[in-house]
Amino acid sequence: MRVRLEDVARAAGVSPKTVSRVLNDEANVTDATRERVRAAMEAMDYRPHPSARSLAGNRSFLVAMLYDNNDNPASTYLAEIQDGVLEACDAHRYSMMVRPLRMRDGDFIRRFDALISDHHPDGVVLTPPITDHAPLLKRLRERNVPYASVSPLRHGKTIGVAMDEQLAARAIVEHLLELGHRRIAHVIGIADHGASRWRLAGYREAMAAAGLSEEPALVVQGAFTFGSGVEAARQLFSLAKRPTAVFAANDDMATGVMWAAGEYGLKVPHDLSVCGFDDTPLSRQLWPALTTVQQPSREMGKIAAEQLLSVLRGNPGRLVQVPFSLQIRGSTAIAP
Amino acid sequence: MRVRLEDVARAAGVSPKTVSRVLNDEANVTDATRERVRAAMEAMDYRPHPSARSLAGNRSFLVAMLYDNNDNPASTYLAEIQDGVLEACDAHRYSMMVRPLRMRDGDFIRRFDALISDHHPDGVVLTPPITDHAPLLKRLRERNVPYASVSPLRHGKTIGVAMDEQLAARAIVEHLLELGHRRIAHVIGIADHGASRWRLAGYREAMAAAGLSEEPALVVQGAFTFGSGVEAARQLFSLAKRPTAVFAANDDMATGVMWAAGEYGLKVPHDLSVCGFDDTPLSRQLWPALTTVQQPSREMGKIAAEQLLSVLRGNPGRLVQVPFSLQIRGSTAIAP
DNA sequence: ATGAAAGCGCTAACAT
DNA sequence: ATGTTAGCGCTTTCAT
Repeated sequence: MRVRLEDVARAAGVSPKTVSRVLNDEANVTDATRERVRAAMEAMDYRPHPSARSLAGNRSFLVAMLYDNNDNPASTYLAEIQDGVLEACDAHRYSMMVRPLRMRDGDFIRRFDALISDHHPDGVVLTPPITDHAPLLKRLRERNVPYASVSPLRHGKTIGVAMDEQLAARAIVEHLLELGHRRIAHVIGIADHGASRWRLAGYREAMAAAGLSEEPALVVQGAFTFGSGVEAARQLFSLAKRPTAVFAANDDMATGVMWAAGEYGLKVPHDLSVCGFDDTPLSRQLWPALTTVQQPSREMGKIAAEQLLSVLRGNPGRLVQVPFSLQIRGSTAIAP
Repeated sequence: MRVRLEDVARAAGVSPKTVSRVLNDEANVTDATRERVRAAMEAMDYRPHPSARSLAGNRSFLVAMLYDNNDNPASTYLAEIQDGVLEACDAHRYSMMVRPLRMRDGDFIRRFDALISDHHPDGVVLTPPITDHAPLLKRLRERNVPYASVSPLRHGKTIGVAMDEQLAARAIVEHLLELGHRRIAHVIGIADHGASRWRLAGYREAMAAAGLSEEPALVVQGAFTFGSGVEAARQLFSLAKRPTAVFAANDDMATGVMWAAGEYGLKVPHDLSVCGFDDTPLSRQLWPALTTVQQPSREMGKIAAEQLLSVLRGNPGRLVQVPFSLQIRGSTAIAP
């Protein structure tokens, strides 16, 4: 049958409480005893019963990852974040549950409350755009649920992980400028997402620094999808004075731009340079491959979870900055 | 503080056991009592403590969804399955955990064992291609863990959900035949996946039924990715006698084929008809939109989970067949 | 540094 | 049809 803590205690010749101390890395156990208990656990392949631990200790060893399955960024991005969070949770013997929530639904907060009441997660990982939902953040604080965010908009006391997206956007636009482009267009993502704001700001910053005044017709609204990239590009290509380069706020839209370029007989990169953001698998599979910004999504998920787990252990947590890296590939070239 | 079962019992004027009976939909409670208890639960916003239930009842109310994050189909497909499974679990007040496992790793089975020992899920949902991993299926049976599969290869006594992919593939090829195409190529998915086999078989069946003998050069290997679709298409377009239509085993590869068509100056659908399989969001965003087979992934995830939950309740489970539907769109037209 | 006793919130087994 | 009792496997006091 199941090996219990009591069995380990008997085998190691100590009391159950001592085994419990070892299990939870608590103080007041001599190294010798600790070692003996560890050996017994190992030998018997002891697995603590999560429900028993949770019931007695009043903690669930459970982390919930919240995402928006309605208004969300590309599913591949979320899948990578999820994998990273899972990796960190596994390493610390926490389990993870995923919760799709629709921010736009009226019962958003109620459904969140139900999640907490029903499952008692010890903490929560927030992914964009949920990271910036003010009522939710308020509720989390009210209910005293620790949380960590991936790419939150407000970098106050929030813990989690972030990348300097504005700087990255600026860098990629500077790359286009160095190639001699002057008429550089930008396709914006969903309006109120932090990602959209930062990338637009970086674009503006680079253009201004180069002494170029913003041309409103070159900045068009998209929605992070391939289709919206196609639409946006059609608008741009219908202009009397076309852009020679397009910086789309993510790879899916950039792919749409490249697609539309084909429709208009524009050769990428000869007639038009295109770049994106995210470095999705797709970006490498395109021909020409897409110049983009690498965002280490999986790593970011892992870091966010680690910061949360640190807080759960009573240690401090912080907002970790991760570096970006430009992936210069075939879709960008000297301006025509 | 927390409302406990005992509190509800007191409020309703019954014993704890009776409340427990109501909570678990057990017999031997009069309708009147049941109603009174229900009302008390509602009034007090009672939430049973999952760990206490699990510890005392020796069941976890937990379902684990296994997927391969290495060799997997498109992440959007998995995300949809996941959403469906989650929906069903929620409805039955089960929680769900996700487990990425790498089938190709040596410790695959060991990691599965750890999952069971550490978390005690009441059941497991298998997604392709894990559905067909013989050693895993064996282990599941040995450990007596109920499971349901999404699109399993062997339809023995397996419960879960399936779609007649071979028939669907045949139907879509017949659609091409009706348009007058004779030189129809097929791009195969990852070799040992059930999906690849069925779709290839359907292609062959349709071609044979039309009296066309198979031309080996028209059947090329892909790997379910956009890039592999591009590669495969380049092979096909380099042929002395090009195909006039291509049926790719999924939408990502079909998109790659359309992309490659652009490189070769082939206009879709005028010069070349292209169709895929899955009806991913992408397929509708392309221009022309992709003719494809709609596979109700979210629904399939939900059904698989429901069958599993049915078994967990002690009821029979079965392999539910879901219908496919052809989505005829702009990428297919009369043969040139 | 270690242990004994009590109990977390629920359900199983056995009454009645 | 309903109630009583005794745990489930662990952690929390509080001793020593």
